[in-house]
Amino acid sequence: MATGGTSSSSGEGFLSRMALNDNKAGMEGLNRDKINKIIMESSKGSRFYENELKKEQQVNQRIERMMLQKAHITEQQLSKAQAQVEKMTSDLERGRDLSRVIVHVDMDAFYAAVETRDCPDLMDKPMAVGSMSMLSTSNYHARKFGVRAAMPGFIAKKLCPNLVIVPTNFDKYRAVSAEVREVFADYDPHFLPMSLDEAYLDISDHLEQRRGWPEALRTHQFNSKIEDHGGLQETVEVEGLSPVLFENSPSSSPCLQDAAGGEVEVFGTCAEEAVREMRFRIEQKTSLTASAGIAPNMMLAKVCSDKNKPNGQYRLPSNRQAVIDFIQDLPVRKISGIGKVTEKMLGALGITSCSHLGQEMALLALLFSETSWHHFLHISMGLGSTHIERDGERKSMSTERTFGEMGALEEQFSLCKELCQDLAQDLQKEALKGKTVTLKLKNVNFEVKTRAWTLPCAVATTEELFAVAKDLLKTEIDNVSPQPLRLRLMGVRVSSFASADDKKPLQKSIVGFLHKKQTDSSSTSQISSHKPNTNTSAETDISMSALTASDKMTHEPSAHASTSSYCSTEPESGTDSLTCPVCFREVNTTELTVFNRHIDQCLSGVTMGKLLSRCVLDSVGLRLDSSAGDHTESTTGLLLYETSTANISLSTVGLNPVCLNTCPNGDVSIHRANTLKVSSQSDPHVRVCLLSPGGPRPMTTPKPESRDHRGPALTCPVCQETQDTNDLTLFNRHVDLCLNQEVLHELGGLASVDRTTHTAPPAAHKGPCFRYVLFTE
DNA sequence: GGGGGAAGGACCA
DNA sequence: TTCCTGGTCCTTCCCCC
Repeated sequence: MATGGTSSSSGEGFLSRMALNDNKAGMEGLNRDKINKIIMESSKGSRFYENELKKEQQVNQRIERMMLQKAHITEQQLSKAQAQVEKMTSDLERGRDLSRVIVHVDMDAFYAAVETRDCPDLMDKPMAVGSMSMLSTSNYHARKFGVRAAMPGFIAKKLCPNLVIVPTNFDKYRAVSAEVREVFADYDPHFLPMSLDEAYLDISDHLEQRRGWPEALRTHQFNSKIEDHGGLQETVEVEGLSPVLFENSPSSSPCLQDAAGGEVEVFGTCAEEAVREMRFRIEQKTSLTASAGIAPNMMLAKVCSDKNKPNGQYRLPSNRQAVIDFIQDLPVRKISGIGKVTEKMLGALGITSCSHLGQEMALLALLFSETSWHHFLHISMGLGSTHIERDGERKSMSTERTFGEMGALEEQFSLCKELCQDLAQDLQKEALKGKTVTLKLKNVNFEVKTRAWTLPCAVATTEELFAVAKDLLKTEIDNVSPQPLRLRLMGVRVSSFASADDKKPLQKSIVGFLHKKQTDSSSTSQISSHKPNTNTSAETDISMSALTASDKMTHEPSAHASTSSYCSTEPESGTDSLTCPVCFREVNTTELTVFNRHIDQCLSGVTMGKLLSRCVLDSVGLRLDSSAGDHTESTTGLLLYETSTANISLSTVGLNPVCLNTCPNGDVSIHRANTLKVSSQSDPHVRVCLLSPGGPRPMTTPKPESRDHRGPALTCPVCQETQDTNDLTLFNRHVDLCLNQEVLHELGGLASVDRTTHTAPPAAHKGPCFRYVLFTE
């Protein structure tokens, strides 16, 4: 019985989920009781153990609920389910495909084998790769003691005091993996790598070609490799490159000698021979052995590769009866996808083998979800995927870190930012942007929490990620306040990747411009006074992009404000002014309250913060027009950006357009629903205004301070003409008139404008052309 | 009631 | 003294249309 199985002895303090999982090659016939005793004694009382106990209880409750449900199933329900199962079984049977030859190749104890190859002293010693906290893999000597992957090193040491623990060296494993993959590619150029040491191949096409190959193409040399010496290829003998790690070398057939006297091996044309050749070549190339399974589908190939591990292979013939026979007595736990919880749940129903699974399918159809019982049905029939899909799109990307207890806010925010930085780099490498940012936290009691936020548009930069992650972290900190958040792990994940269009190289973000005026930098800057900021606190490094409305509102430099309030930095003594990060003006005060009030005005309610914190402008490809002074309009709720070309997704921005104007020498067009294209061939001064939700509407309330830059009185933001009126109603009518009829029509009535009261048509356009696209809630 | 987001968990290497 | 990391998929709950 593997991994505790159906054990219900947790009442005696035995935690089955923590027991040895000996479902691994090289771990048969171990003294499980003795090993489990040591594992339990090492773990008992620890926070980890307590958490595992809790999880075990949850699984037990799930089983109880399931059994209760089972008790209420009627004969009628069962026979109905049976009919459904039978119908589906016959459908699946009709579609059974036995034509493909699928191979699953798995390197034997990969990391451990690489380390042993490079340090032969380890050969006869029990060894594992990893650390005292966690082991990645162990060699077969260590497995005899119950030491296996996913076991903490300190427990492994108790099981096997002589265990040698070697630290991981992923660069090395990646290099070896690349060599192995070169061999795979010769048999299936579209092979599917599952990890550094494992892959699926469809060798059907290779076998077809192979049948016509002359013997020379199926002949491979022993212990030699080709080296390129100045363009001349020469075969050299390599010392010590024999099957060093495991017995049962694939070279079981007699060796021959080639014309040059080197030992060679000739391989046949069938599937077994092709796979034996592949393993032979891997071994000659890397001195490492691999095991393989050959079967008509991926699910079976995976099981088969484990059958003769290490350094062996197994072929399941491609006929229905062979598959059914093979599946019959196979323990469910051997199937990839059935772990300790599913095994335990099935065990509670008396199901331990795949044949049981088939027999109880009607019951399973009533107790499990459709996805689950369909999966079970496929397994019980020996069905699996026959098509190796390589280019499956990535769904998410994340990074996380485990550390010693961390309770200090500063440290937590700083780590959060570091993670965002790392993730942003990774995203950039694959040119990915995602809409959902998830923060993962594990506290010192091993309780895991994930908190996600989905943005209206895809993000990728450190600032954008941190803006969200920081908020999520802050919320969690507030939730446990006044207790500190005692963490042992933090992670950041991005998912809901944008479509191919959005995956193009990132456009310059407007966020990057919302930094200190003096710095031209694209990196994060400190919000500071004019004089060099000597503040050493980590939180002053929080960029403007991380600012949210709630942060902005935090006027007091309190503990929380220090991590999020944008204005928390104390001005340096001797400084008599501070630079507003919104309008970039000097504010003649050192009073934070006054300074904050100024910023509030600039931010115009929640708008700016909301816009920025959600990073909605990134995909717009706009930059803040800070040079012309028009930014002061932000005090009225207008944000001005200068651009020559911009595609603006209205749904992304989350705002509705209320007004568009068409200038004589530019074009504002709609090319998809909710998407505007703003471009200008002749006029470099195209401007896009984003009017914040909730903010004052500039068309109706142009405030005096915002008029300074556009002349006296009320200036129409559409035609740029100064209107000879102070009456807002009249002014509004004028603006209405300027709205492009056709565009409004296309907008489908998003704006309700009364055009029946138009006064005169707008005057002919004069002066520099500033075109505006206005959005509002 | 269905779709979609959020949260949590199972499972894998 | 000490129990990882990075990924996918599934389930459940809840909200909204």
